[in-house]
Amino acid sequence: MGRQPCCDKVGVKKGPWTPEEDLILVSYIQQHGPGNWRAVPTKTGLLRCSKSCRLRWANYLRPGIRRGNFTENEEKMIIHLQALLGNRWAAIASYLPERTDNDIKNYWNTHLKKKLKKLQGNESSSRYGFPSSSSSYQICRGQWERKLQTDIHMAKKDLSDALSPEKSSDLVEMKPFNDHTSYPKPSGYASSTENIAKLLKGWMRNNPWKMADSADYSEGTVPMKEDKNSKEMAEAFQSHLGFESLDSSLSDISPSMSPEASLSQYESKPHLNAQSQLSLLEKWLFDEGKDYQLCDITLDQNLHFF
DNA sequence: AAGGACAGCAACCGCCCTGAT
DNA sequence: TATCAGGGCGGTTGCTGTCCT
Repeated sequence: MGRQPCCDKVGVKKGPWTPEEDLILVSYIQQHGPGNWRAVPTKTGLLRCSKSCRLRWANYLRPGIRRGNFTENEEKMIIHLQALLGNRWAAIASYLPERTDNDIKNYWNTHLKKKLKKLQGNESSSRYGFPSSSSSYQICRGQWERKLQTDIHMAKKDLSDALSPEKSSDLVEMKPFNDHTSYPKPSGYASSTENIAKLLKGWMRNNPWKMADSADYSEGTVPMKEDKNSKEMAEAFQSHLGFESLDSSLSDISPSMSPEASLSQYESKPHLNAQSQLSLLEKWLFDEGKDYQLCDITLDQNLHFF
C-alpha cells in the first residue's frame, strides 16, 4: 500500500520561492504561528505543498537563522560532531546556534568533505587542532582516531539507549542551543523579520515594482494582480515590521501572535535528551580556548559519559 | 565573447516516526 | 491494535552563478 502524497500535486508550484510567497507565508505564521502546515497552503492561497512551506520556514524564514560564512569554530564542531553522530544533521544542527540542518548538510557536502579529504592526503595541516609537526601528536592522534573509529559504533548504541524515555527522564536539563524549547528566545519575530527585511531590501533594489514583467513573479502563485498591490503589501509589511528597528521594536514576542504560536515557533527541531551524558563532549566542543586538543581527552573519558 | 565545467545551495522526494483516533 | 495524517529527516536533484579555456 503506497503512501499518500503529502498534498495534491496537481497545481502545486515548485521551484524557488518568490518574495511575495515569502511575505505571505511569514505573514500567516506571524498570525498563527508555525505548525498545522497542511492548512497553510489553503489558508494562504499559496500554491505550495505543505512540506514546501514548512521547509521554507524552517530553512530560511524561521527566527534566529544565520546563513553563510561558517566560522572556523563552527567547522570544527561540525567535523567532530559528524564523526560522533554520523550524518544526523538535525542532531548536529541542534548544537549549532543559528544554523539549519540543511545548511550544515550542504556545507558538509560542498566544503568540509573536500577539506577533510585534503587533510587526509596532507597530514601536515594543523588547522583542526592536529599539529602535525609533533611526532607525539601523530601517535596521539592516531591512537585517538583508532579508538574513535572502533568505539563510535558502541557510543552510538549507548547514545540511543540513553535517549530512551525511561533513561532520559532523570537527566539534568542541559540542551543543545537549537533546542527550541530551551532556545534563548532571540526576540520573538525579530530574526525572522530580519530575514524578510534583507530579502525585501534586495528585492526592492532589484525589482522597482516591475515584477509583473517577470514571468517568475507572475505565474499566479500569489493572489496579487497588480504591481501596486505588491508594493502596498510590501510597504505595509515593512511598515508593520519596521525594517530599521527590528531588534528593538520586536524585542518581545510579537503581540499579534498567540502565546501558543509564540512558543511553537521554536519547535521546529528535535533535540537530544542525553545532555548530561554529553556534557563533557559539549564542554570539549564549545571550549574555544582549547582549540580542540583532542589528546587531552581520552576516548575512555568521552565514552564514559554515553 | 562564448560556452563548457564546476561549485554552491535551495528545494524536492520519499522514508520514517509519532501521536491521534 | 491498526490505521492514518502530520511532520521530521537525510539523500538527492537541478538551477544558477562563477571560473576557466
